[in-house]
Amino acid sequence: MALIDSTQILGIWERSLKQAGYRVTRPRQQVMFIILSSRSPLTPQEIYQSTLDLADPPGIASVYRTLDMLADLGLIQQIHQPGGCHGIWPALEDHHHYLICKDCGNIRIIEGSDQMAGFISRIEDQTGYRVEDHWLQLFGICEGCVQG
Amino acid sequence: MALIDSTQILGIWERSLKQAGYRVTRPRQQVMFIILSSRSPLTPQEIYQSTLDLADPPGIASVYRTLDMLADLGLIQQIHQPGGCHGIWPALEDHHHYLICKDCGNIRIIEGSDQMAGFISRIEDQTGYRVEDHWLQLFGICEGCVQG
DNA sequence: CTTGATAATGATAATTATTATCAATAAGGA
DNA sequence: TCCTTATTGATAATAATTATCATTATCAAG
Repeated sequence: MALIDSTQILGIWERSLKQAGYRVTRPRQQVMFIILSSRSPLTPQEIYQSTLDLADPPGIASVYRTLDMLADLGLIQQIHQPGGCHGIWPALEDHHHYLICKDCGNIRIIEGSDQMAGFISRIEDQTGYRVEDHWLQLFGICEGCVQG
Repeated sequence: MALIDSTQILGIWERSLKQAGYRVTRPRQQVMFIILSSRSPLTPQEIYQSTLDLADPPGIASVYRTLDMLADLGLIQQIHQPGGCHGIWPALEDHHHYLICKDCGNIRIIEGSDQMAGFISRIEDQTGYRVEDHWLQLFGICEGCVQG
């Protein structure tokens, strides 16, 4: 069960931008910082609201532009819940297995790629599909919220 | 791997409405028909556009109202893809295991609840979460699109 | 440490999607 | 068939996202 080291990942992200020919600007740093500091997925509007606490916050357009860029680079992805779209979350090492608390929105990363592999190849045989990606999300109540 | 019998489900849905105290109206029937006739998930706007082919189509507001109602009744759910929200799809027998073609948008229902059960209870033990719902989506290319 | 080309920004207009309002209509039980 | 009232359509209001463009700031080169 992984925990995110925001500072370290921020550095990785900035290097990714440069490598792709993007400039590392203040608005982009601010948006990336907000996303990496959050314990739960955020919508674009929530991200914009959070930046307002910072000194010299970016414009709303730059928030959207930064999110587009990060998505193009594969550094973020959208997290969903059955009821609708939920928010933006860092894309960590190709992980697509999440455990999401319905109450506080907290996300944990879960392992299980090994069990999934056999399952997927069996599905491919049965259906003729070529499976390229998969996504497992468990929704529940975290220990803290159960007690709370 | 299930195939949907639109006509039969339309009847089930209409009975569900009555049972919940909703009236079965022409606009509602039109929206339900569009959803059940589609081979792939549709956005509210796409559903509205489709109704325009029908005689005496509903207003856009009624499309949204009908979708809200169907969601409340648990008869539809949203299907997502990594890149963003994707569309509306009938909620079939508590199935949340889908195989989605990235190319043509076609959806197939896959089995696997049994394998999932053991996996989930192990996660619960490890994390202290109480898991209430889960969601497995595989994304790939269907046999037809692979050849085409 | 400047300089300069230009990528990126902020402010705002335009577009798109969704929700609210309310008088008119139609569903369905009596 | 009638009557009650849930539902509708038209449209206004709101919210979210995207486009425009003059100005600014990044960063490679000197």
